Amino acid sequence: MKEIVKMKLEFENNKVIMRGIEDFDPKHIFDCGQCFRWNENEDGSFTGVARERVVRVSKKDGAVTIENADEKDFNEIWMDYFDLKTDYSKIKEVLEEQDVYLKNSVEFGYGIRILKQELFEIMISFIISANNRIPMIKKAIGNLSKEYGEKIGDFDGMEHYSFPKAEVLAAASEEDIKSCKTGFRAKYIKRACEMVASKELDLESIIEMNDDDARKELLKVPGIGPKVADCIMLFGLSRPRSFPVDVWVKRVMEEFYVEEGMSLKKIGDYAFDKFGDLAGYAQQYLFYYAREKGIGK
DNA sequence: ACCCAGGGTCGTC
DNA sequence: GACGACCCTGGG
Repeated sequence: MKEIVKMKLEFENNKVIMRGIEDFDPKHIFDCGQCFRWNENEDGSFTGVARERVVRVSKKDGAVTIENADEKDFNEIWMDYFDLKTDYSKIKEVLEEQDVYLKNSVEFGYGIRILKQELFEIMISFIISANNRIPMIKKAIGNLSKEYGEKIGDFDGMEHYSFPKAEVLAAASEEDIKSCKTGFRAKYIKRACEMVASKELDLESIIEMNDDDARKELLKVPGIGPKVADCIMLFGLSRPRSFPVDVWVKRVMEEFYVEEGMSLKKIGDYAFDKFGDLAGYAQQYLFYYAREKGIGK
């Protein structure tokens, strides 16, 4: 599935323009539940922070524009972050052949790409996601970043902050972390940060592990259960075989594929059998479809 | 005003 | 395995 996508690139005025890129739609990418630091502007563009940078991404007449990015940043950061070396047309082609449900989901979220996000940030973000709502999750992550991250700069009329380092967050008190609106998860966050800072949990080595070992290691962290671990695998470790089963995926799977009441683990196993190496991509298309359409509510 | 659910996990039984 | 609790907040 690895293949440089065909597109025309233009660099001008601290701006990158990608022409002829079909499998890229900002709304699909940023609303499919994989990230929490991108916000939609009134004109439909998205502003977000990633890898110590703040940029605005928009699409018009088939051309995607990344503002506040030069050629160097594009090559060193955004090419990888937006997973531009993966051919999503091929992935979608295979998935669409599965059945009519996946065909509809892929057609609906045709511009989805799975971002390559920073492992530690994803880990903390999805600990916060447990029994929480997406707007609240975004708020909490924004609070933590403003309080404990570093100022990146002013853009779009506001200040932007990077996601905090583990050592900095580990040094904060549970109460202070809680006051960032993280609720009962504050103690998990603090403990997770301590584990990362002390290398009791060695993220560098987890990156090198196979899927089973990496997942097992993540599950040692308080606040990380099966679902959160799978999200970290998919979004923070680029393991496309992971299939996180959350409330939305459960609903859409029950609607299309399995009997009601099946355990989350069995739903995950079913999906892996059915979608195999593309399970993670299938999860994203199904999640986006289910949530936008309100399936099963 | 009250109730409920939200990208689940944990502790207990 | 099955249940209930859990910070907090927006929406019914």
